[in-house]
Amino acid sequence: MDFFPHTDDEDSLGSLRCSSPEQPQKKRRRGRGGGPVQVVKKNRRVKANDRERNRMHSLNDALDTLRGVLPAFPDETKLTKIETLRFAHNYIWALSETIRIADLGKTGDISLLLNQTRHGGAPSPGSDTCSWSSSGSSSSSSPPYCASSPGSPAAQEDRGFLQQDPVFGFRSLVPGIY
DNA sequence: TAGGCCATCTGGTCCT
DNA sequence: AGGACCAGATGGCCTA
Repeated sequence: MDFFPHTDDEDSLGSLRCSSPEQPQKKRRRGRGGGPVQVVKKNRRVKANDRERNRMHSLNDALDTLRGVLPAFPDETKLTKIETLRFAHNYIWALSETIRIADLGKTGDISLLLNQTRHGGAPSPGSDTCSWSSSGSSSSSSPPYCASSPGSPAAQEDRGFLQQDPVFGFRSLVPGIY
């Protein structure tokens, strides 16, 4: 259940894990440090590192918040960053579709969407079409997320749910519906 | 052991 | 000038 097993002690852990201030900074360190200019530069760098660390922490917090509002699967381990973003995209798309269909005066039955999509209606998120972002059209014609993102080809394979459902790209939105 | 994921450091660029 | 943002590099941890 611990989504961020490392989050709390990330700072101390991180500085221990990677290059601590005392530790020589890998291969990039150069120059003949020691002069006052070097000290000022180093102080500036240290401050910048601290800000960057905080920035990434806030980014992770936001990601964690996002994980919190997504449907949770107790049997699943923590979603990775990329999975969280893709999942959220699919989730939003699915909710939009549900609203759209409800607005069309249909029953709003989610199975309608299921049938429509599975029989050539809306594009399937599980397909390898990646036009959702470039189409600029309504959400109904935009596939949720291309499952075969070139950026992270392996990210979906290890998480079956991203491809398990041809409509939502993840497990059922409402448990028990199908 | 290889590969994936992650946190951190770092230098460059853009913005205020 | 200083902060925010970004992307590359690096190394640790974990799992198949």
